[in-house]
Amino acid sequence: MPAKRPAARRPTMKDIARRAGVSESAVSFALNDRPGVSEITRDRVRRVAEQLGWRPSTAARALSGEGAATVGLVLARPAHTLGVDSFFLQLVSGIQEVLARRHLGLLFQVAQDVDDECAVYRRWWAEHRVDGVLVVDPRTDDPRPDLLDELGLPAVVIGGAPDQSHPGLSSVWADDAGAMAALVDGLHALGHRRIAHIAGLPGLAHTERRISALRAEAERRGLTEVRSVPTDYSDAEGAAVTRRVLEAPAPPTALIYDNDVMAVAGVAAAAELGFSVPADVSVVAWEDSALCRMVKPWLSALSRDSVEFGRTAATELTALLDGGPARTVRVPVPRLIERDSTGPARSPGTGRPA
Amino acid sequence: MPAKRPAARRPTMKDIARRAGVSESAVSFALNDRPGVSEITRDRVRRVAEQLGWRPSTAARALSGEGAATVGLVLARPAHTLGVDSFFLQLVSGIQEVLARRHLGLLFQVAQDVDDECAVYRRWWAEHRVDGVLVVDPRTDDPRPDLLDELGLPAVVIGGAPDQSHPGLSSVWADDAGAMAALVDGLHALGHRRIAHIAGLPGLAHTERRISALRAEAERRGLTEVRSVPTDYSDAEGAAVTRRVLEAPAPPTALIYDNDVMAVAGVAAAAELGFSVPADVSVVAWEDSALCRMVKPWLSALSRDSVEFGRTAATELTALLDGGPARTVRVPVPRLIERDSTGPARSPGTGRPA
DNA sequence: TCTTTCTGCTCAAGCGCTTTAGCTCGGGCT
DNA sequence: AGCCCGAGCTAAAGCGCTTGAGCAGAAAGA
Repeated sequence: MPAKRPAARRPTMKDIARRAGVSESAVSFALNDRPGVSEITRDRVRRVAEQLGWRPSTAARALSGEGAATVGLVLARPAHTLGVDSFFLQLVSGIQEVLARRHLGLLFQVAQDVDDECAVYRRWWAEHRVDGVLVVDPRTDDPRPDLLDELGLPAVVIGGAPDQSHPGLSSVWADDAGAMAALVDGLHALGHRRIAHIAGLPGLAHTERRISALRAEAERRGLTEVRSVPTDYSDAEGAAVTRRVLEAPAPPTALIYDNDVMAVAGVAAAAELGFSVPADVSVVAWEDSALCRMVKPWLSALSRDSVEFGRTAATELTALLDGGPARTVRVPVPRLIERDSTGPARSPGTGRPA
Repeated sequence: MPAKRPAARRPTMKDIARRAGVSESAVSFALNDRPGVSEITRDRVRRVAEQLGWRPSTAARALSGEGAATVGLVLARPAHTLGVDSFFLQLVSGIQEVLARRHLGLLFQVAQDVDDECAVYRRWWAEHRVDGVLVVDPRTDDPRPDLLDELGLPAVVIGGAPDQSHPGLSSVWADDAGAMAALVDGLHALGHRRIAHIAGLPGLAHTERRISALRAEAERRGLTEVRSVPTDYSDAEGAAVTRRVLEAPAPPTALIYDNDVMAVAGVAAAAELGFSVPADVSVVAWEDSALCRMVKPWLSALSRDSVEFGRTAATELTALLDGGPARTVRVPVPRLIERDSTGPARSPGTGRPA
């Protein structure tokens, strides 16, 4: 029998009260900066607490109505899509930065799909586990806002467009439509008239925003050969779609990819087909990362600060937890980093390489 | 004033007791499959609970000594190193898979460094937040096992070599030394005699294991021009080190990279220097991912199942939480996926490209 | 001097659950 | 008939914290 040394006992408020010679309530008042104790006592209590290494038990706190000091984040993307994307860990590290300052924990869960995700919210709520949640990958026709409303769980939606119908939710978003417009503007100025947009998962709010922004821009300019093709964000589909669009009769002269992974896979696919980048076809990735500088030519990319995005979202959530009003905040529009994969459109002809 | 609909109230055991016409204790017994109630009552109680959508409050549970139903995971790598690596999200998704089955939550935190990480453990322990933790990136001379021992916090170390001095900790690890030996074996058979190992962060246990395994293999075979160079895992350092070793007088004919990111950056750097892969120099990445198939030539890589790794680790932790003994389990050694970046060594000469 | 009003503190209840001790039956034993 | 016993339940305490009510004593007003 492994004679286990008994784990050290956690000090409680009772211990502090005894050592400081006051009642438990006095300790509570003192440590929570509430009126009701003299400065002298407060100091003494604080010192004793410090010395004992006391920390409030979140369980007890939560039980007496203070909330769980925890926020939740669930990720509902297919497992294989998870890994390659650098966005999430960045986002999470930004989130943590602000949560940590307030000693808030982050409860993390990966789910199968949105229904599963909803079940997780319900469970978290019923189990008293979280005080609020961060919702990522908002969708068109999303069941989550309604649910969170019903549960009364404070939440901030990350990446969703402002949503009038859920005044309880905060929203942090980037102006994809504006970015898309600027992007098309730039490509148009370079002479590009045929553009393909290799989009992300259909149904995701920002995917749809980008698609419709592109369509709007095309119509405004009278461009008829502009299209969006949704994918699952994977390198495989990125490459496949690239091949498909480039093999068409009048292939596009510019490709916009909704993430870095597909863009990289796309240039490789293009190269195999004999298209050289950017001479035959320009490429821009929506999402910058080290990846974009790992391939030749270096990829032009729309860059945003995902860490800051996370910070902003977490800040909004803490504001909500503090009883503040729900807000909608827009983070800076991603800016185009021009590298070597974009250039003037090939002059007329079929657009196919020789 | 936004007339907020009051959030639905969570049902408690008292509600169930009232509706089922029994005492709270009977409810507790019934729902926890404890003897003390008849099957009839048990069924009735269960039905009522179900119907009310009851879930035990983790706070209350934790407070009455049952544990927090949560395990912790802290990541202490520099923020910029976080993103590109596909390993962690895979690992986490494996972990979740088994935790979710048991309704265990995963509390996630990113820390600055190991000291910070230790502080997090202390806090979690004092706050009663977690029942156990998963420790990643074990180091040589690691303060964490001692701390966890002291706190009596069940833990499983992921990726550490078996550690006799901490019988309380479980350990899940891969045989890097064996893998390295097999790898060198293969390269040697292809005629490679000069090998450079672009290693990961120094101080990380598995980095050191790989380095010393390589050294041992080299000595065994009498190879003198074999070396390991530690890096920070980043594409930048990967490329820089690659340039440095290839510009040396008698450059290596084979490069082993400790992750996929550096390998990709490395081939790009090699190409710039006029080295062609695999004709002039063979490349293998320790860690397979989509990345390895995004560059030309496709990279040969050591592949392991990170999701399964996570599952195994989580399983060990739950076993520990159930009061089981600490164990050391070895996951399958990663296997080499041969793609296009490895080939026979260039025949004698300086080894430099023409 | 006696009342009022603070200030600084203590008491005790309560949050939702577990758990131990105890209570009440009905049935089997002698 | 008297007794014991176990099955099936209830009562109540306790986990660590917050909080509203209450209470002593000093300072201030009459």
